[in-house]
Amino acid sequence: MAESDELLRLDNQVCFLIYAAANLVTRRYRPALDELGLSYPQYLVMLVLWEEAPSSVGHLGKRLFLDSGTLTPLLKRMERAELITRERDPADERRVLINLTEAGRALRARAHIVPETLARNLHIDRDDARKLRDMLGHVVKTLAEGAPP
Amino acid sequence: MAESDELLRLDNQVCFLIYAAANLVTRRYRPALDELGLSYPQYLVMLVLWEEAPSSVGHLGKRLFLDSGTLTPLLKRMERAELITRERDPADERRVLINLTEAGRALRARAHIVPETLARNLHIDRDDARKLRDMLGHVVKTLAEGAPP
DNA sequence: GACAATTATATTGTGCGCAATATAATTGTC
DNA sequence: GACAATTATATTGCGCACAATATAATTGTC
Repeated sequence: MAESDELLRLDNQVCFLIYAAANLVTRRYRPALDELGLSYPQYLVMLVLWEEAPSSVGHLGKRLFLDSGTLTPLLKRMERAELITRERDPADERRVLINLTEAGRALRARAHIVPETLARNLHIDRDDARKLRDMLGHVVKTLAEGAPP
Repeated sequence: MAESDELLRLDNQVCFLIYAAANLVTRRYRPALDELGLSYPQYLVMLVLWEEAPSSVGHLGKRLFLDSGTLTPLLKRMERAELITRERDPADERRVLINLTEAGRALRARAHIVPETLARNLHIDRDDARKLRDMLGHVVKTLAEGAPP
């Protein structure tokens, strides 16, 4: 019983730390992202698009674990900022393809400052960062795959 | 240059995994929390209050890494739900003391189902959970302490 | 004991995050 | 080729999260 109790406490602690870390990370990213005119979720969308453009809304959602309820208004704001374009896929009119504008592509050249400034703040060595990434990757995979019972 | 490009890859970013894990954890908690009539941040407030009531708004903010802009409306909703009370501290009228109602205290008896349902989903052994907790604790501490440059 | 500086909370406005629902296009089945 | 089921995105409504700002109480200093 002590064993299962400890596991429960651990889970609670881990989940709270994930929640707190997410808020704190977003706060830390803000100054650097402000200079690019991006929010943190918008920055994540740009990271996907710099790798894979065009992407459908659904593809962005799969990569970022977000649904259309979050992405649609976010993408419309990015469209108003002229970073991306949104157009229906002619081959499948249900889909909306997100593409980069010239300004959106150009932003990449200035984006390297973002991970750099944060890395300076995190004070974590490469080994620990890799371990943390792997453990979080496992947690994310588990949570994302697990079907709602 | 390859190194800077590497940093802009989504898959390499610990911060993205923290962000994704936080969203996924909140989603996982929701069904169990719905039965208690709580959101995840409200549940965190209750966890603090079950340990330390009354607590000032500022104390809750320090424990949860949130400010009054987030907490004030959240606490007002919890007050409307009759889980807590809010009253000015007579000894220092700037402070607002948050206390549990009878219903708020009683909710604790049903709250154990929350970490239990999540633990079944996380699939992580005790050693890894401890390691993850310690690494995240270090990240949170660093991010919370670091002064804005 | 005036009064400037500090501290604690509240307010405003913007942008997520998501459940629930709606709409339209496509696919599968007969 | 009708049409039910599925898929992709959009909409609505609510609750955070936070920067910027405001207000009121307290503390420190002279």
